[in-house]
Amino acid sequence: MKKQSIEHTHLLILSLLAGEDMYGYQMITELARRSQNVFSMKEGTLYPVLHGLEKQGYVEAYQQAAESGRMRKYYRITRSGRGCLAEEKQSWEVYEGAVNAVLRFSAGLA
Amino acid sequence: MKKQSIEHTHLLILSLLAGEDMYGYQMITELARRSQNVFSMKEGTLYPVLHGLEKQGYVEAYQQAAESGRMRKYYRITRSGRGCLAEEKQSWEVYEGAVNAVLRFSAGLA
DNA sequence: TGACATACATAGAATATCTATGTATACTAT
DNA sequence: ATAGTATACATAGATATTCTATGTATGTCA
Repeated sequence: MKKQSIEHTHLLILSLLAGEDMYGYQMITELARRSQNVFSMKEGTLYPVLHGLEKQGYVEAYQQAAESGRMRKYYRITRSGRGCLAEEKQSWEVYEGAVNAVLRFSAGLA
Repeated sequence: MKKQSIEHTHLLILSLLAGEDMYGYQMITELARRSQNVFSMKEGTLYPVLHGLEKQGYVEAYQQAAESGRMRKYYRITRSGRGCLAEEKQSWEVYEGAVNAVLRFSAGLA
């Protein structure tokens, strides 16, 4: 009925990369795991965003072979990416606080 | 740079109306006030959403004159609107928890 | 009476995310 | 060996959401 959207995609991706370098597919599975399946980001969302982050200099890509021999494209967060993450985190907290303030207000009246 | 979007518009509007009947313009100012200016919903966002909520039967509109004599269009939340609000609230909590879980995870590693 | 805030409304642009699709590799079970 | 499935990256086009811009009209105050 209503889509469960991820509008803070940048925040989530940068947050994942702040912990360790990851490749695209891994980000999708990790995000699902860490959110207990609340988030199921699609490839069609992730890859364009990832390329955008790279163009902005927030992440850097490098190729590396898995043990299987298969090539994977890993992403690493940059210094400026960490700055962006800090900002996004802050703005998430502001947003979260604002929603909860509105909810509490009505609850208080009910 | 990046828009501070309100994607949980339904939740916020229904939440306002759960406290008291309101007219459109009032919702905008109240939302700003209660969120300490984090939210500044635009008319172009509000009115279409309001009409949609009405069509879905979640709110009902009625005309009423202000003391000034001016006509205003008030909205009242319906029974099914309260049901919708409860669902939206729940899904906001799930979403909020999931974002924070992802953030905490990375913070724990840093 | 002119400026400004209030009040409702819609069209069109911009943005974000999803669906669908394509390609290719590695693993697993028959 | 080979068919099916999971992995892995990618893009085009559709859909959804919100904003910008604009229009109309009323009430208030200097």
